[in-house]
Formats: sequence, structure tokens, C-alpha cells
Amino acid sequence: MNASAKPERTRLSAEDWEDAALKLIADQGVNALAVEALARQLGVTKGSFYWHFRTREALLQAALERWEQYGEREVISQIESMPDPRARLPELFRRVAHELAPHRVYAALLKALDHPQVVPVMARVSQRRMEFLTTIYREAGLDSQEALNRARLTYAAYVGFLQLNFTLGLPRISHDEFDAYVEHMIRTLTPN
Amino acid sequence: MNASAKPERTRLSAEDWEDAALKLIADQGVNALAVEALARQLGVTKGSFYWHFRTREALLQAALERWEQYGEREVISQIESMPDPRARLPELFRRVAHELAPHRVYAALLKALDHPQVVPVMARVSQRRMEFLTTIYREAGLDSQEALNRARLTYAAYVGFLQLNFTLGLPRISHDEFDAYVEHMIRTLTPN
DNA sequence: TCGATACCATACGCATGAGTATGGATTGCG
DNA sequence: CGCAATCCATACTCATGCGTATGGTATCGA
Repeated sequence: MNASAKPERTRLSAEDWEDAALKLIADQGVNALAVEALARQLGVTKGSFYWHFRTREALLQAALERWEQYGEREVISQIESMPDPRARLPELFRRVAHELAPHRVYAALLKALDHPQVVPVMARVSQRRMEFLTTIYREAGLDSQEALNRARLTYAAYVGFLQLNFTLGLPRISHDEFDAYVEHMIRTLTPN
Repeated sequence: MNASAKPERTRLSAEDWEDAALKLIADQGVNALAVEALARQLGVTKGSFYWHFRTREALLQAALERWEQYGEREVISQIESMPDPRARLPELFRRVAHELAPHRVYAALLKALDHPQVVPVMARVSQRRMEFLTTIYREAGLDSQEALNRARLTYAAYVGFLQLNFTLGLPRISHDEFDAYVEHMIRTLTPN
């Protein structure tokens, strides 16, 4: 998918606009999603945009749905295929911690939870991830209630971390220190 | 301070505008901070505003500084005065959990971390709170490194919780279930 | 009481960004 | 080749929201 990134001077499709929109959202947030700005970045004008989309709102909607679909998927299935349930949590934590790039859109959308269009998307995505986490905690030995609460705690820590490090650049943590933090988190949040 | 909320028809001061601004920020976020909207809400027009402030930016700056000063303060000193260090963490968690109203501004500012004016404020506030948490963890028996990481984890969980429940309304948790969650969090994050 | 200062209303200018109208260029296809 | 679609540029309109100019009203001290 997407054969032309920027240099090729072929004509654009709706998907190109959606990809560019997601890129811009990841970089500058949902508020910065302006059609004329996007057009400049793509080397065209508004005239092009309004052929592919009826409105700016429609672009945002399409981009969000695109992100929701082709979002994670792989990570979940790979983790689920691991034989030892107790080994899944550490593996999940380390993976997510070391692949922060794909989470930049999520972090940006987190800051736009007042926007009516992003709320339902974030609600669905967060809900799915929470359920996944709860299942893993159950398989790791926690009872139903404990697993749910631990999943809430874990996911909150994940969300909070994104906020505090991506956008806000708290005392720019070093690479080694970050690894130590991840291991600390694993020890603290993994059952026994 | 502030003798007239809305009904009294006395004339306004700069502080009235700042309070109204903070209220609006807590309700609708930083983006919604418009001077004509604020003026309508206060029953006056722009003409009033631009007598007290040179620009919209100046108002935001003043409101942020006001919030940073008269923000928390009390909680920290009260917790610090508790004799038993091990009892401080549970008490802190329960207090924060049950007084979420004062944290609405913080939650709103969290969603505006792309705004250059709020970043330094949030950096300072978060930094202070983190250091406070780290100290408490040390006094509770953790060594330096562990205390810092545990503080990071705890504060991230706090921040994430604000996002997931204030703005996003994840499966609207019940009151009893919320208490259970808080107790679970205390058991999980408090040393031994 | 009366003038100076503090506070506010009205009426502007001006920039930005969404959306429309319309015509030109390019491509696939018969 | 040639004619439809498809894709894009240019040139507008329109609403919003910041900031300014200027004049009016209230309030307080001398």
C-alpha cells in the first residue's frame, strides 16, 4: 500500500490524504489538521482535497477509521500465541516500551478527547486493549476482579507515560534508565 | 478572595477574568479559551477585557501562573506532617482519588501539552509532584533508584487515570468499584 | 461637587481557515 | 485519435476570533 510518498508526482488518492492526515496528527495533533496545510505538504491545493472529501470532518473520520483498522493487531496475536502465560506480560511490556513510534497517533488522540469524533474511536480501542490486558492477567493467575483492576492500573500507567514523555519532555530519561524503569514496572505489575 | 461570583453587578478585576478563564479551561479545555466567549459568560464585552489584559496570551499566562501558585500546596504539607511514613502513601492515594475536582484543570492542561505556554508550567508542577512522591517512597523503605522508578510509575498511573476517566468516559466505573480499584492500587504500588 | 481615573460598550479592521464555483489539465478507454 | 471521467488550480464567499479606536459611564478623592 501507498507506492508514492512525496517525491513521485502521480495524482493523489483518498488514502494518500488519510495517511498524510495521520502523519500530521502524530506530529502536531488533531487541532493542526487543516486542509490547506495538508495540501501544501502534499504539493497540491484545496481544489484537490474537495474532490476526494466532502469536508474536513469527513477526512478526519476516514483517517481515524483507517488508524483503528490497521492499528495494532499484530502485537496482540503474537502475544496470544506464546505458550507460557506468565511470560506474556513481560514480553508485552518490553515490546510496547521499545516500539513507541506506532503509539504516537494514540498519544495525539489522547490530547483530543474533547473532540466528539475521536471519543468513540478511542473508547473502542482502549476498551479492546483493556480486555486483552485483563485476559492476560487472568491467565497469569489473578482472579477476575484483581485482573480487571490490575489491567486498569497497567493501562493507566501506559497512557500516563505517553503523556509525560512524548508531549511533555520530563527530565528526558536516558536509554539505560528507561530500560531500568521498564523492568521495575514489570516487577511491580506482574503477579508475584 | 473573590467576593463576587456572577450575580453581583460590581465591576470586574483582572483576577475575575483569570478565575473565569481557569473555570472555562477546566470545563472545555485550553482551546476553548476565547475572549469574546469569556466576556459573554461574565456579562460584559471585549472592551472590558482589553482594559485588563494586553492580549489573550497574557490572560492565559496569568491564569496558568495563578493556578500554579494556589494549586495544591495543602495536600503536600498535610501528608508530610503524618508521623508514620508507611501510612502516608495510602492516605495520599485515597485523598487524591476522592478529591478529583481540583484535578480537572490539570487534566485539561494535560491535553494541551502541545501549547508552548502550558508546557513549562506542567513541567514544573509535575516535577515537584514527582519529587514529592519519590521522597515518600524513600521514607517508606525503597532505595533511591527504586523510589524514583516507583514514583514514575505511580504518577503515570495518576495521569493516565485522569485521561481515561475525566475526558474519555470509559465504562463509567461505579463508586464501589472505584474504591476497590483504589485499594488494589494501594496494595500493588505500596512497598510490601 | 467636580474632575480625573477606572471600567466598559460599540464599531471597526484584519487574518485565518472552511467551503464553493468553475474552468483547465490528465488519464483511461473505445 | 478522441471523448469521458478523473483530478487539480484559481478565485472567490463567508464565518470566526483577535486586536484597535474611540467615546461613554461610573466611582473616588480633593
